[in-house]
Amino acid sequence: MDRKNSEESLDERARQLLRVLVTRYIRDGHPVGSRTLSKDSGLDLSAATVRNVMSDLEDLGFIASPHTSAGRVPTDKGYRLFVDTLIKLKPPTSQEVRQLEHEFSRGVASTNALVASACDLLSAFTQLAGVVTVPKQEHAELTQIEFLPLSNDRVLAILVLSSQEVQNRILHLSRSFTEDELRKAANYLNAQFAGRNLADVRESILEELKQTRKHMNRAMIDAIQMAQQAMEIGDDQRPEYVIAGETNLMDFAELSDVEKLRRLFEAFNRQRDILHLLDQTLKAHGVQIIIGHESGYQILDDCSVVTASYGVDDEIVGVLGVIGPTRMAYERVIPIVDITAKLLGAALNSRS
Amino acid sequence: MDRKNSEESLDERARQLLRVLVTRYIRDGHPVGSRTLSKDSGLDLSAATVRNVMSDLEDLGFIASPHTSAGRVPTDKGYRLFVDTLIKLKPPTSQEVRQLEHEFSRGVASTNALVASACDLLSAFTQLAGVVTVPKQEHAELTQIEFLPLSNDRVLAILVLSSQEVQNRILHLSRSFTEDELRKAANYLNAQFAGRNLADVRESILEELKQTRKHMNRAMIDAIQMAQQAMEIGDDQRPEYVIAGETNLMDFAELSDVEKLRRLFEAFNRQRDILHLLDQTLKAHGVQIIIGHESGYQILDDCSVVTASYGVDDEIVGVLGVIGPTRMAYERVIPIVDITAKLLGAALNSRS
DNA sequence: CGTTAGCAGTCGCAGGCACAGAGTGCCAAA
DNA sequence: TTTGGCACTCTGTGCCTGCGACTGCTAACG
Repeated sequence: MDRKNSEESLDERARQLLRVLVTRYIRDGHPVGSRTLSKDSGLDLSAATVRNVMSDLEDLGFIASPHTSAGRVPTDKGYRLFVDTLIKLKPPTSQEVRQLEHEFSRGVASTNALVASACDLLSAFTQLAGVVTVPKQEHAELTQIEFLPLSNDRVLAILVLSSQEVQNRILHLSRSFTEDELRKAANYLNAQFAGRNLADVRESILEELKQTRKHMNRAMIDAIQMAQQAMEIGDDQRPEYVIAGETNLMDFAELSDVEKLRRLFEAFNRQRDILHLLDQTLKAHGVQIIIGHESGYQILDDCSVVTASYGVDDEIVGVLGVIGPTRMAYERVIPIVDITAKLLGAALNSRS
Repeated sequence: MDRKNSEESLDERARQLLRVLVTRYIRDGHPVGSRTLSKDSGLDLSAATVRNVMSDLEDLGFIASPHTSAGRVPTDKGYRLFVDTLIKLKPPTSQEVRQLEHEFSRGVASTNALVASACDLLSAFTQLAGVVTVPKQEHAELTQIEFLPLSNDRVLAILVLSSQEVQNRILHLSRSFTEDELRKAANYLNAQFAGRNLADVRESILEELKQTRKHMNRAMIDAIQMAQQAMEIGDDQRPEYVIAGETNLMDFAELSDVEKLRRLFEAFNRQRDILHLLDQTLKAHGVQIIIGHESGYQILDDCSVVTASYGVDDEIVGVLGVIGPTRMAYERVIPIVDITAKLLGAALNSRS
């Protein structure tokens, strides 16, 4: 009695049975019963014995029965144990790997294009919804900054980043500047900041703004003030992640309830919750898995999220992954997410 | 016999009954029978008489019965007659109008922001899916063009448009240019083209490219060639329309079939079909209605699309509207689409 | 003591049936 | 031409039943 029931550690036999149960349930979606398990486990046990073990597993909260006369299904806790210690990953076939690599290998593309295609690939290969956060530019280097006079007090600021990215923003200034003044300001800023990353630049600018009055001339002050305005560039309005293949989720029985589906899709559009969730996995290296209620969001109760962070030069800049029903083919999905993250990182890297 | 059955023209009584039938069916979604109609028509006819008229209407294809012992529902043809000649529009309350105007009145916003907010409003006010095509820039004026040297043969081209819009693109040139050369090219192009609309500019450039060799110097040719590359700016990758409130469609019984829903959402993502449909309504002034199969797209068989074009300065630049089930509240939706189009046009106008 | 066979009991699900409700079509009378 | 009446059709619902798939328990077995 004190040997295994009260211990969290299961003996090998129980683990094997749980493994088979989860695998089978993932494969065909029906609750699985003791007879099936007895035949399929490879353990040569009678159904009755299996029943005893299943009863233990149920007591420990790894499996549950939807109703008296159905088989058992894994609980979130069961899935957790499964993905942590029982799963046997199925690496993608070399055929698939080639295909993935091919998609990433066609020439230098814009960041957005790369992100979008990673997202499409995730959804296509897993038949789930793919999500990719668009890279934070904080770590991109500022290659060049320029100002263009528009009219009166309006000036167009242009930031060229190392990541093939160009951002522009219209500044409203306190007075009008000549073309020459603007060019000087740009030159000054380029000399100061070109080649440093955005977070750095932002910080330096704030710094300089403080001690500004002392040792700087009028032109420098103007330049710094322009730069300060330009740096606030609207990361706000552009989407923070892209999502693809949401429609794949409509096929799953556990989500066929239209009301549930609706709330899920609304969450996708709202962005906020999903983003918050993705951000939580940002720090960690390797593949992260969030199962059912672990997310803390009720909408995702029947869903799992598999993510991996990606980056350039050891610097994590974003996270990608898939969202699908808790009953998903983890052993296939995990390697795909993993490799996609690596390929996206490499693709981004190869251009800077 | 030859008086009305064979004629397409219905007498006033039949028209009234059809009007009431459609209205009621739209309101509560049940097939409506002769008894109900007899009581609700305001015509003081017996159910039996109504039955005769309904039989005629069915023969003419305006209504149909789902099965023997259900009431009748409007066919697409019935809806068509309804919206064309029977409908009594319900203009939005002044409260609603104020609210709409308010949303559009807060300061100068970017084109994209205006389009997005129009889309949100459409979906919020109608409880359907709102769509807005992003304005074609063909008719926007080119305010300014500039070139920025990046590295070697790469040059950043910047187009400032009258519509508060800035586009940029990286050009790959055959040789490297000095800053001074680039400035001269920009000056030349600005002198030539600033203030003219994009379509115009594009045409002129092609023109000049043809007769180039004769009377132009080297610098001019370079400038024109750069401009030509810059003008191909990627309208391709940005979305051609925005859509909001798709999730509203999930509530409708006629679309509750998940498979149908899925195909509809996929069409939204694919953009192509929907865009093609919207483009067809672009030329026409006023509100356009496409009912069920009229669209020609099977996915939209149970849907209607209500659109109106919007523009600046009498020039149509886009179209907006809603997509919803054929059984939608046309009398409310039509005025809302109409007024939203006008407000969006006005908002775009007020900034140029 | 763990394992096994057997058995009773529970529950969901599909099929069959009858019934009520709604609506039509037709006919004969006003 | 309109109307009331009547027979008929069809669907949706509730109810019952039998079947199948499990489980849990108990007693026997090695």
